[in-house]
Amino acid sequence: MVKSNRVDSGREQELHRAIELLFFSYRAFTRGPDEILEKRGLGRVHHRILYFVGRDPGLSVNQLLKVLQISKQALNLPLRQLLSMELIKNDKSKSDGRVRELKLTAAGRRLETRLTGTQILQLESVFANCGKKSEKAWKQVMQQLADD
Amino acid sequence: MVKSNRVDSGREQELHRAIELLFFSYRAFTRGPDEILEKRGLGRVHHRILYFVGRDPGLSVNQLLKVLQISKQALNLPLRQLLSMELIKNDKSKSDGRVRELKLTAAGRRLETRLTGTQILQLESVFANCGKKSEKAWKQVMQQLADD
DNA sequence: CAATATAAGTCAATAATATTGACCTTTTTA
DNA sequence: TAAAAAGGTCAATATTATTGACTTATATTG
Repeated sequence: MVKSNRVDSGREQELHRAIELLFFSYRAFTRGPDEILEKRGLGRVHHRILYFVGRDPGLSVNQLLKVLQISKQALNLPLRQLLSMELIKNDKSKSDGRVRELKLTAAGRRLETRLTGTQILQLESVFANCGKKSEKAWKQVMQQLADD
Repeated sequence: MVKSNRVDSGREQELHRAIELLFFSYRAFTRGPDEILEKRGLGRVHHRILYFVGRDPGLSVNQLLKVLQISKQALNLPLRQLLSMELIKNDKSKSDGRVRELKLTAAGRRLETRLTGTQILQLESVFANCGKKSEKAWKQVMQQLADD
């Protein structure tokens, strides 16, 4: 048996390193928001709702479900909490009365900005260090990964 | 108020895109293993245990806890399950009788290879498409993110 | 118009998971 | 020998997710 046949070849090692980078960087990336959320008794789902509603104001509950890929029942509680905390509002759509248009309230926008802000800072810092070219390459890789 | 003062400047947009890339790519990256695990009634924690034990055979329970950053009680059940399914063994260390050395069994190695294999394939494909330089840049960015 | 479909919201039962805190045994080290 | 460390477990509680059923309001279609 030769080197190239070993259990963990050089290339395997590099790919394992990539797997671990994804694991550890994702954890580091969610830590900031998680800590802020915890103080308010909220979780990661709440952040995701706030984030996507903030990015796409007026989106419907169904659209949100598709983005988050969770069940209606799994969305129900956290969404109701955000509504009752008045971080989100859900007004009837004028063009289709069945649809609710989800939007951030002023307080919701403030919280969302604070949560996502920690991630923006992380990315700004890393990209500033690595340069535009690396940023672009990183995005290409991530886009392909996301496309599956 | 000028362009550069708008709510979502060009740079903000680029950073938001990066945030979403992380979210969607991480989800795509865990989907493969998750599907295989589900059929056996296992979850992501089981994969993480199998992965890190596979990468570092003989590591102790405490070391595993540090890597995973979960509580002893949160590890207890999934680890016991893996032991009773004989996917992992925990033999007494010869140098320190208090310590258990965690290792994969043959069956454990087979499952771990299958789980992680889907991720290896994803990464191989993406890196092959993007080229060595992009791979290196991606790793630099991820390493800095992970370092926090 | 009547039948059907869609969007949203809710409830109940169940299951899975995590968390806190206490407690125990074995083994090592001071 | 006393204290500390590693591992393991239990119970109580809380949170979260999942399945499935059901309701209301509105829109669409035959």
